Amino acid sequence: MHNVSDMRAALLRWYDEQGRTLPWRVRPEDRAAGVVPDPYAIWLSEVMSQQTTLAHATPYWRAFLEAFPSVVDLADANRDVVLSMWAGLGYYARARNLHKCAGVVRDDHLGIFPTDEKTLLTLPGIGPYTAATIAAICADEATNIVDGNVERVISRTYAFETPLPKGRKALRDLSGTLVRADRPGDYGQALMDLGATICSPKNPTCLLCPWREFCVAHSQSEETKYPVKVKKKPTPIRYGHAYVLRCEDKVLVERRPDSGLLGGMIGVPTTDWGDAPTDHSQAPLHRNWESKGQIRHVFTHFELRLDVFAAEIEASVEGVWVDDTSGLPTVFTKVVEAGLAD
DNA sequence: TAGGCGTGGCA
DNA sequence: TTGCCAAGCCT
Repeated sequence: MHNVSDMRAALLRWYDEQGRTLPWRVRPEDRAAGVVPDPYAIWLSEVMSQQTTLAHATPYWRAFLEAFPSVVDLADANRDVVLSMWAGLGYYARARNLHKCAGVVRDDHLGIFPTDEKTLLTLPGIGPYTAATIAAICADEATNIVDGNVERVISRTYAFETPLPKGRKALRDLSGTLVRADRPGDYGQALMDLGATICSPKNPTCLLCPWREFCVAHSQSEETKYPVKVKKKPTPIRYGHAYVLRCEDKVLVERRPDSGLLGGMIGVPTTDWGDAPTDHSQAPLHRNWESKGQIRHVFTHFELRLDVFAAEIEASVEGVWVDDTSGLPTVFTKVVEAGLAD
């Protein structure tokens, strides 16, 4: 049932016929003509795409390439500028690692972005998926590319029963049995594209799938049973106050600690976030606070409810005042909007 | 190794 | 509304 050669041939044929293209992608025909992808641009696209929809990441990718045409430009840039440009993309450790990685490439690799999997794995923010993908796309290394899309495709094709995340390693090894030296970059992208388009999480369009005849889950009409996952626990709710201090057109902000949630980013003052509503005992100043309602924001592992309070204060109050809040993480953007609303 | 770590779209 | 999910990595 699972003839590897037939499966690869069917997938690559489908990929070539699709002509599906992404902004950073070198098309198969250009690639055959000798066009070499820029590993720096590919790396940027891959890091930004981690746990992020392509539609959301693409404008950021263009902006970064425009502002920092080379990895050395990025390494030389002020870190706060990089973090600010990342605002809204989420998972801010990626931005810190991005800047750190650029520095390592500049200082330890002569400013030339590596393209072999082993070296890539040593760089900050580059894990198994990203290393495998850059090496396959940029250097035709026959790596085993496994992302969420590939997990879904392979688990369905083989009716893989072990629940994730426990079964992740075995599933990854299973996927590796399909890897060959022939067109590894195109093969990996084809497999991801299949998961992103045909073999979607909810309503896969199996009728159009090049692997229809190979797929055990499809033969059992149980496509959406896979990948089997363990149930998640419900996310807790945390409460706190957020304070919007205004002076003319400026707002008082503070820098958050470099590690942990929203690490290194700029935000407005808040109380600690606890499991019950709080009071003004941790307010940054004693003022007659004007209530501005509550904002809710859902993080990966908890929901945050912040009661927003605002006050007009004197500019002599010590701190950082900004009139441009575009570099703030989304949760603080919501707070400032609530705080400035009528 | 299991949990921390954002945000937006979609059913 | 609610929950799931997206081209994962780090500790």
